Amino acid sequence: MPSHDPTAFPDEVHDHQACVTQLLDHAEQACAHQGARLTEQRRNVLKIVAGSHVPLGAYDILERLELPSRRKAPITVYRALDFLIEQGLVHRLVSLNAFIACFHAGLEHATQFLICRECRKVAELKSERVQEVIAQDASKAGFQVDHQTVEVSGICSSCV
Amino acid sequence: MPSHDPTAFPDEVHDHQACVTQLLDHAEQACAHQGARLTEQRRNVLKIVAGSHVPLGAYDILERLELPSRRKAPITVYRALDFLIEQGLVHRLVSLNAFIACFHAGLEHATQFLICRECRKVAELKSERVQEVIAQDASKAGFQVDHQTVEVSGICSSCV
DNA sequence: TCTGTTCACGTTATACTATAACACAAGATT
DNA sequence: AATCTTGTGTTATAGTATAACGTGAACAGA
Repeated sequence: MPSHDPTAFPDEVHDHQACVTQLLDHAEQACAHQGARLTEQRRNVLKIVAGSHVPLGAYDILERLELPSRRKAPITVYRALDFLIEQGLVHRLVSLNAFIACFHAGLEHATQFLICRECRKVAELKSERVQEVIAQDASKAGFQVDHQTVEVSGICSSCV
Repeated sequence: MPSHDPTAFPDEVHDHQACVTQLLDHAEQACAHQGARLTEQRRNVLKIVAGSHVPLGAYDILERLELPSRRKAPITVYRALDFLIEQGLVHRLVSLNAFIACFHAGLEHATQFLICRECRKVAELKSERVQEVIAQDASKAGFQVDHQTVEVSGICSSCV
């Protein structure tokens, strides 16, 4: 997995292509291990999402998916995204209607997203403490937590 | 403000009409106090949103806004919602693309939403602890929090 | 009171996000 | 090979949200 600290925002300069390659390799293995088929199309979508430092909308992905000719239908992208999300390789940001690759796939983790309003980059804050406190306080209200959506906007250290 | 415990899910039986009336009264005063104009249209949208125990989409609100004749344009609803959200009278749930009235408007509060996947009702968990833990852990990652979106789905005490 | 400005709303059009339904082909299973 | 499941293409449509422009009402200051 990538060499930069995964909880922090990526360095201005780092070999992102290497990150992408690593991620793709990991995805390949993880899918093989799970008996899931990482097809050409799915791989391409993952590559596009992983290649971007900022979350991409489905139609952004669609645009990058091919030469200006031969435009595919949006559902193609959504289908690939569904698969990738199921495999834990991509996350959906509901507050942005956008998608971002997960650079810590495989490690089961609580996830909260930190979204910089300046540079638009997103980091994953994998705080078990946040997850637990939410579950605890919800529980006090008699609520059993199934899934947490935590998306925090603000300003990252590079943009202060 | 309403008589039921605001952090819990509403009772099966409670005089919701009274809640709505109280909310409307409060809104009236709060807007007057702020020099904000709670027009007929905005009041109607608020009444509709407040009258529902489950979050409503903008187009749901639009449908209820008037007699089957004379359909207004969606932007009418969105404009009213923008105003109401700005006044803290309504919240938007990004994970549902839907809107819900705030029954504790006026009290400045951290808000996390508990969304029951069974009955679809939503409660506000006003946990300062959650807010603080998120801010703290984000801060450790060098991130200054501006706004938190916390939407938790699961099952409420009535639906267990 | 007049006048200029801001604000709320109507109207039309359009952008953006996501899924349904059905056909066919590729791969896996027997 | 026959069958079954899964992935993809294709077309159409549903669902969510905003842009742009015009009009009239409300308000502020001269």
